[in-house]
This record gives sequence, C-alpha cells and structure tokens, in this order.
Amino acid sequence: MELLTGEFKNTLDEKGRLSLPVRLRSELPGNILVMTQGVDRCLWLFAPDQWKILSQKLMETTSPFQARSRMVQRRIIAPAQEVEIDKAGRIAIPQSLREFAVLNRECVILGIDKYIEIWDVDQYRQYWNENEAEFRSAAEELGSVFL
Amino acid sequence: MELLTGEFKNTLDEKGRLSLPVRLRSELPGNILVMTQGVDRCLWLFAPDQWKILSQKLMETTSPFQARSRMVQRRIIAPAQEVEIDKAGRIAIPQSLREFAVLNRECVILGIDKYIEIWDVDQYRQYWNENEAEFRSAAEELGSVFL
DNA sequence: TAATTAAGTGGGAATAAGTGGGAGAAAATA
DNA sequence: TATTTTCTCCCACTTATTCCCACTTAATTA
Repeated sequence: MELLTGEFKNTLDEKGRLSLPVRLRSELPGNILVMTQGVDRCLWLFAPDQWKILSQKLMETTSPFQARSRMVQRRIIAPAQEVEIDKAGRIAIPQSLREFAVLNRECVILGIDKYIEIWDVDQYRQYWNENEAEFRSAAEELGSVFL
Repeated sequence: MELLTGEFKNTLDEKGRLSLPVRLRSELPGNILVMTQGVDRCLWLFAPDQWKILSQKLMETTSPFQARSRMVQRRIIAPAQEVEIDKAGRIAIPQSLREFAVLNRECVILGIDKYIEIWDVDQYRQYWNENEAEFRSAAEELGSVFL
C-alpha cells in the first residue's frame, strides 16, 4: 500500500478487456474503479473515493447554465463509468472510452500516484515525441523544487 | 445507485424511439422522465423530482413582465414534456424536440450526474470540435483543483 | 535446473442489451 | 362512417457483454 506508480505495457483483447498490472492492482482499495476521459487522448482511472472528491469539486464549481461549465461537465464528468476488476485482474473498457483514446491493442498503463492513465501505445509515443522540447522547458521551471 | 454518468451511442429508430443505456436507466428512480430543450442543440432529461427543483427555481427567479425571463421560460419550461420508459428501456421522443435537436439516427447520450443529455451524433461532433481550444483553456484553469 | 506458482491472455457458452418490425388500438382525416 | 395514420404493446432477432475455464509465459522457489 505505497506506490501507485509504474509504467506498464499490456494488450487489450478482442473483447475490450485489459489486464491491470498487479503492482497497481495491489495498491487499490477494492475491485471497483471509475474511468473517464483524460484531458489528453488517454483514459483516467480513479479509485471511487478519489473520483468522488474530484467530481464533487468539479460539480460544485460548474453550472449547466454556463457554456464553459457545460464543456467541462461533458468532457470530464459525463464520460465517467464504473468498471469492475474481474477475477483475472482485468477491466472491460466501455466502447465510447475505447474509441476516445483510440485504443487498438497495445496499451501503456501509467500509475501516477493518485490515479492511473491508459494510453494506446502509438498515441503515447506520438505524444511523447511531440512534447519532448516542452517537457524539457517545463522541467527547467521546476528548478526551484529541490530534494 | 451511484453514478448517473457515462457516454453512450444509440440509434433512434423510424418510430422516434431511443434506448436509454441500462447503466443510466438503472440509476433512475422510476420510468417517467421530463424532457426539454437544452441550452445547446441537445435535449435535457430529468427525473421528475429533479425537474421539479429546477423548474421551481427558474420560475421563482423569472417574471412574465421581463423580456429575458420570458425567453428563459419559453425555451426551458415550455418545451418540457413527460416521457415514459417502455418495457424495452426506450423513450419515444416527441417530434418537436426531435426537430429542435436535429436528431437523425445516431444519437449520443450523456449522463451528467443530475440529468441526461441527448445529442445527434453529428451535432455533438461539431460542438466538440468547435470547442476544443476553449476546453483546453478551461481545463488549464482547473489547475487549482487537485486530488 | 526442475518444479511450482503467479501473471497475463484467449476463447466458449450463457446472458443481457439494443434494435427492428408486426398486430391491434386509438386518433386523425376525409 | 370509412379510411388512413399514428401510437402502443408485444415478440423476435442480432450484437454485445459477462462469466467461467484453460492455456502460455514469466517469475519464484526448492
């Protein structure tokens, strides 16, 4: 119960199922997760209590009568679905989310401390390449963060 | 009885019927819903008690003697109709509402916690594309929302 | 190194969800 | 009143999802 981190590569099968690496699974509180669209072309996975915190914050600060709010609600809140980890440690990724993230077969799974990201391996490679330079400059800005 | 969320794609049939995804249906209190025009080119669906809350608030804050109020009343309150979920889990969408939302065949159904939105798939895609840039800037502003 | 366990992957069978369409009732039109 | 249209209710088909079991490969242990 320590590090929800690690980068893994697993394959999505024909039926839309993806194994969660044990390393990540063992850090999760139960076998239910909430999955939604990330801001980039990936999926975000949260433990239910984490999702509750996040979604409540978002809902409190947004209203269906404001255009920007509706955008956030439609892109973050609306796509969210509960998924259950099956006996083999897999989750079935709902079709709409599979399409959004362009998941094909090879997937990259990232543990990011408080949540998990799922990428199509090609999309992730592309993202990585396109942002190499900007990452370096972002890292420079972290100069004030020391150990 | 937890998440009234999820993004789904179902087809409106020749008779104007649309299946509500079980994931959403199972979160609803009964088989009656109130359907009205959304602020964007989509339809809004509420559970009757949610609709009561919203419509009362709207009526309390508007007056027939103010032009803006009349607009709100005409566009939100007036178009509202009750619809019933049939045994196959479908709702029949009244013609006037179908026309308003330009529903053709492929529909996108969004669960947004307290209500449901129905879009024509093309309309939704267009909305999505037009707002890509603004969504990203809105997301940046959410920087203060952490887990 | 062989044996054993665990992790990840694949697939069949049963079930459920979504979709289409017919028959009859109700409503509208002539 | 006769005819047509619309709407309901019901049944049937197709596709997707779920559940269960088995195989392969990797890791662990003796």
